[in-house]
Amino acid sequence: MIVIDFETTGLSPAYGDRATEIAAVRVEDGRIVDRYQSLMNPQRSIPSFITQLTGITNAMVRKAPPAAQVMAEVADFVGDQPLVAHNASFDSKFWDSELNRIGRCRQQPFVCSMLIARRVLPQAPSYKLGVLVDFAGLPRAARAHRALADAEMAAELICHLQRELMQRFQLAQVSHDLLQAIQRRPKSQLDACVRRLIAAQCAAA
DNA sequence: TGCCAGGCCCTCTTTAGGGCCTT
Repeated sequence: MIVIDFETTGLSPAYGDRATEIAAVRVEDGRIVDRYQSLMNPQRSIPSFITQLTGITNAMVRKAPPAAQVMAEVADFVGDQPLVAHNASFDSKFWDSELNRIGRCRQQPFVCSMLIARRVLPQAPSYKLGVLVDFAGLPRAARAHRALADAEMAAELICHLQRELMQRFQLAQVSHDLLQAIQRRPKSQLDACVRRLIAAQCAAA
């Protein structure tokens, strides 16, 4: 699976916001095995408070490759692998919007590491990416709010959540399909839901 | 330049409201 993270000019592509940076990390067997990262030219200005948050300036993206070129490259890097993002409702909007601009569309589903964390780590003090990484004792990336650092932290988090589920339910692996199936189930039904899904998979095998 | 969203989830709820999370 591939974990992605966007930096953008704002919160909503429907209101004209564009991506300024994307990172994608490939995860296999619980570890990061490959990375893609690039700034991109959004063809609009970045608000100052976004620059304060991310460190990405108008001068940086002015020199960056066009969004169309970057999105074509990252879409090829991702291929048909299933996707993960932290608060995926945000990244999926920009992924779909930027892909549509180059005449491509997403085929695969997203899993949201925030929704999974809410179910697997109900005792966490908050579900911000950095807080969850600290709470789980995972390595903290050097520069938060840059795409590659955040994608790597989200990748470490989803691997941790998979390990937690493997341990809790004595599983050899936790697939993207299983994560997708449980991410919107009520917390109170998590145990019963996972056991039912595992039984169904065993019966089908 | 600064504004813009929207789905999830809890509760003093369900004929609703508001905080969280992403940039």
